[in-house]
Amino acid sequence: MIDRTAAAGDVDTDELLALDNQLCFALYAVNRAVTGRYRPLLAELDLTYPQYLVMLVMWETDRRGEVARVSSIGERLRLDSGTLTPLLRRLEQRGLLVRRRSSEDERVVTVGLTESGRALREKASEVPIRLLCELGVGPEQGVRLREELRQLLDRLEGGQ
Amino acid sequence: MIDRTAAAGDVDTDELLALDNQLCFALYAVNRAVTGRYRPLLAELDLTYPQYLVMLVMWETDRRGEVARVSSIGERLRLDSGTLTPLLRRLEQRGLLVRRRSSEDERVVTVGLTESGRALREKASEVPIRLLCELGVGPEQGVRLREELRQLLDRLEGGQ
DNA sequence: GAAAAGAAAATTGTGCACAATATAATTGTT
DNA sequence: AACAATTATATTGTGCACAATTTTCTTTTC
Repeated sequence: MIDRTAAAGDVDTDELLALDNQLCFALYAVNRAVTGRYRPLLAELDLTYPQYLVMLVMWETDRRGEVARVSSIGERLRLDSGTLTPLLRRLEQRGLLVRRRSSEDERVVTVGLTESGRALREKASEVPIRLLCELGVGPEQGVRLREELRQLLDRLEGGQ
Repeated sequence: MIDRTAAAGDVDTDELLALDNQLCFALYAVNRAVTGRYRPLLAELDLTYPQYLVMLVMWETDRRGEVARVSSIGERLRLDSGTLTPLLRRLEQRGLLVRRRSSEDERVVTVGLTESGRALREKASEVPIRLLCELGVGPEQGVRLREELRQLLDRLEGGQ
């Protein structure tokens, strides 16, 4: 075993740049591992993970009797039109939703569920439970982790 | 205010599919927010976030006197050749590293740092500190969050 | 030692992400 | 009313991610 602490003058740099010490790599790797777990479940619905998130927003909006627009979906998911426009187009082609340019303000495009889109909610309702089982995260730990992440997100988005 | 708890028979489904309750959305959103914070810092090095991670692996490997190959980088970062091949090609074009097909086993491609690639480590050494400041995460909280994520990652990857 | 099995990269194709720009419509100002 | 500023979406281009396939080489088995 080599004593590397005495070897060079930049132990700090070694430590700081070590992959295993990076909070952000952990975040990056876990995120991909989790969406990887979603993939087979969502494949049964013929959805990708970002498409699933858009459908979650659409189901919520629909049940509140509100009207979604591209921008409101984007605000919710923190995605811009460059991501959403082609994604929504694919969901429309699949018959899950309809896009229509508003007549009051021709700049806005409203997005509404079709019956087929509403119906998909039934099948989707199993996904969260099945996934939590897969993750092997207990309810307490899950809520705690989620709250820590949400705090971090607030801090990141609240200017600062 | 409408009392929705009494309205329908599927309060559970509403709750389960609520975006705000999704641990995984928090993970997804935080991950993108964090890499967004990295972006301006890494732009000074002319690196993207995945490229930065590859360079972290390369710096570690180089200092250990080991030889990296595409597969070893992929194992470390959990990325496959479809992602790494073009990424490594770009880093090679930028003169940070060199790819060479091994003569012993012609299937493997070894990856080595150039002097320019080694030199970049100096500039990169500031990135982690600057980022932690940006995140506003205290050392204790940072370590705790990282450990929770790492535990989750282990569970996700350890079969189960 | 030939055929089969397996391993390592590369290639191809699809779908995000996001920056930068374009287009078009609305609002505000003078 | 004309013009500037702003807003909402779309488009384009680059770079990941990952599944599926292909190519090339090595190892195993018979």
